[in-house]
Amino acid sequence: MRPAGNGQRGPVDHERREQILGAANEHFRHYGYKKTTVADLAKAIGLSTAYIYKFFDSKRAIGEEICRQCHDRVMTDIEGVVRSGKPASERLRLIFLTLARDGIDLLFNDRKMHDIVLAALEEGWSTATDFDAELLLHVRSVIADGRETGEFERKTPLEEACRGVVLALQPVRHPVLLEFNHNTLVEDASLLAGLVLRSLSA
Amino acid sequence: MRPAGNGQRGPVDHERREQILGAANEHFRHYGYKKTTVADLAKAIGLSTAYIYKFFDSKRAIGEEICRQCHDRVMTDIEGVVRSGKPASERLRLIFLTLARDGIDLLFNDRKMHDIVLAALEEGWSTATDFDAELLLHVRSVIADGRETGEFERKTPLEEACRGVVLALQPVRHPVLLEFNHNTLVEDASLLAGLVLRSLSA
DNA sequence: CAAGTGACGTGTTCCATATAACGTCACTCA
DNA sequence: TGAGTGACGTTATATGGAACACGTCACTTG
Repeated sequence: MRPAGNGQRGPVDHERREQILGAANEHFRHYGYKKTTVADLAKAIGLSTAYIYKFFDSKRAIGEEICRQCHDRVMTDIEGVVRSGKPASERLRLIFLTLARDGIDLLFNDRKMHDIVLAALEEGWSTATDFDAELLLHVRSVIADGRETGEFERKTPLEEACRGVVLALQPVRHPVLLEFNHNTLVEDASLLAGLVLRSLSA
Repeated sequence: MRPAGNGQRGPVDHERREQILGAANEHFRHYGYKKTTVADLAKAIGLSTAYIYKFFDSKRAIGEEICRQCHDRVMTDIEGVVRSGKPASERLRLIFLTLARDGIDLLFNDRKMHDIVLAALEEGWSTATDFDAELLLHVRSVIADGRETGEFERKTPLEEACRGVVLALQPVRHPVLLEFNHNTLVEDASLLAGLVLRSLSA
């Protein structure tokens, strides 16, 4: 079966994995997820198609990994905001703006990458729900902070407030809506942030 | 050219138009917009394809009319809420819930009709933006009422508040998001309404 | 002249089939 | 023995030609 039991499929040889992911990153970025074949990736690193499957269960598994990297990049930005030490309201506003900007960035500067995010949504990859969960965590921590410092009101149940905020983020986040709204997206993000902050303020 | 100058294409004979629209309504509902042909409509009323074009410029024009009727039905519900004489906050909450429910209704009870709404969005029919504009009007009137009665705060510029609320409505309104979220839609609408009301409250 | 149509050019959509991609397995060979 | 592959069955996608839909126009008929 699988050459080794190190959690991932594949041998201890962690390097090959990275090689494959590197090739995937380039190819997905240039040609999009659907249009690059596993054979393309194999050729890029000078090995056979079959060998790829020693390291990944499927093309989709490669896609998920790359998708996760995409999400991680955005999430890193969000974490930077969360940890910035600014007032909670400011951090929350920045979360809105950051998501909007990163969304636009992904959509325009990396248009081909964008289609992997869509695939993830359409085919229900776990990366999408993972991202949601992580985002909710960050939002909750900022709101909780704000409540502790007295910046935010404390009457509304915390969970309810958090879920509301995450919902309100949707128009700024969802790739499909981005396509329709990108021209006013940052403005929209700012408006929504204003509304959300008013709803939270003590 | 056109047989008469009564604003619409077509003769004074207003009846034929209604006949065509009636057939369109049925066919679009049963088979969807894309799958019904102009010939189908013609056959349904026992006339020739060519004759349809005496009354409508195009198939799309028929679609837009039907789409407008769909939107009108929803808008009537909204108007009912707006005129209900209830407190502004209650009316605003009901707007959220009504849109959610009507959206679900259109999506599930009238699945085939739903595809005309999508076509409208994708192809940029005016009906979609008309609906948005009208919705904004209603939201503004409710918010203005609430400000007059002292229910809502008055610091935030009215336009900003309105646009924020309409944006926050998006997750409940947009057909594409409905597909993803329908299972929790009414709940989501309620959460968002709560958030919005907190943001507006005096 | 007003109501209504057949036939046609042009652009789409289907559909069958050829081609290619996915993923597996038994295998090689240093 | 473990890095690496060729060949293959199955599923998905590309392709191109036939059928069909849209919309126009000259035309018939009462």
